[in-house]
Amino acid sequence: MKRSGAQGWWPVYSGRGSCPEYRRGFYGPHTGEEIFEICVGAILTQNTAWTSALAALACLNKAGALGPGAIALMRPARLERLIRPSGFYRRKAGRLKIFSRYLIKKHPEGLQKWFLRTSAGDLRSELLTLEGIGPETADSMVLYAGGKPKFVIDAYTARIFGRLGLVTGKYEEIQYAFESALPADHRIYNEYHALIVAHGKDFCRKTRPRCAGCPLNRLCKCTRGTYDN
DNA sequence: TACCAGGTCCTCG
DNA sequence: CGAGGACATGGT
Repeated sequence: MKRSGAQGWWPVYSGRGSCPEYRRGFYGPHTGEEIFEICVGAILTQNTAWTSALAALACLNKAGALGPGAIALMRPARLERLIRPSGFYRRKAGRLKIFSRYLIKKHPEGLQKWFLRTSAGDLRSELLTLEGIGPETADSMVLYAGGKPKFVIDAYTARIFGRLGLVTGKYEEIQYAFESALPADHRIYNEYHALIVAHGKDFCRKTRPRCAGCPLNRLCKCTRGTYDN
């Protein structure tokens, strides 16, 4: 996958950034505003194409609603309308409100201080207590927003490594396999996961994967032309 | 036209 | 627990 190069994942509107730039090669530390935006993006992109989540993020930004106070106070109908392009908008609006209210109530010192002084494992556990934040969303927040070493497992990861015949199991089992095999460095986890996503989109697609052009073809259990058409 | 997208929660057997 | 369904818009 060397051809893919550095990915430096997670674009940001707020804070020091002003455009949805990918800012390749920047791994934090992030400002409080950036952390909040990344957390919101993590919720908006649940089972949704990133471009759709980005459209919703742009609407929030344009409305000046990219902060916990604004989201916590906003009328549900208005919040739903703003994030509509991301899909599942009623659910996600509720989740954004829960997250924002929790921040204000439980961490008035601010996201940045909270994330900075909390370990990856403790942060994950606390985030998981919130309704609407599951393992992948929590880990995305920990890794991308907090810059802490938690390996994110998503549909691409499970599919690619399952087909390769290298890793199977439930979320935490797959995660453990990666975290045991790699240095506990958030920059490495960031790049590795970004490469997995790129590979999943380009080759290891859910249906009709492009096995013929896949660089991992020879290593893969399910190649043999099985998925080629 | 169908199918899918970097999930999560709820219900049922 | 594990499978199955609901949630919803936008892109190919």
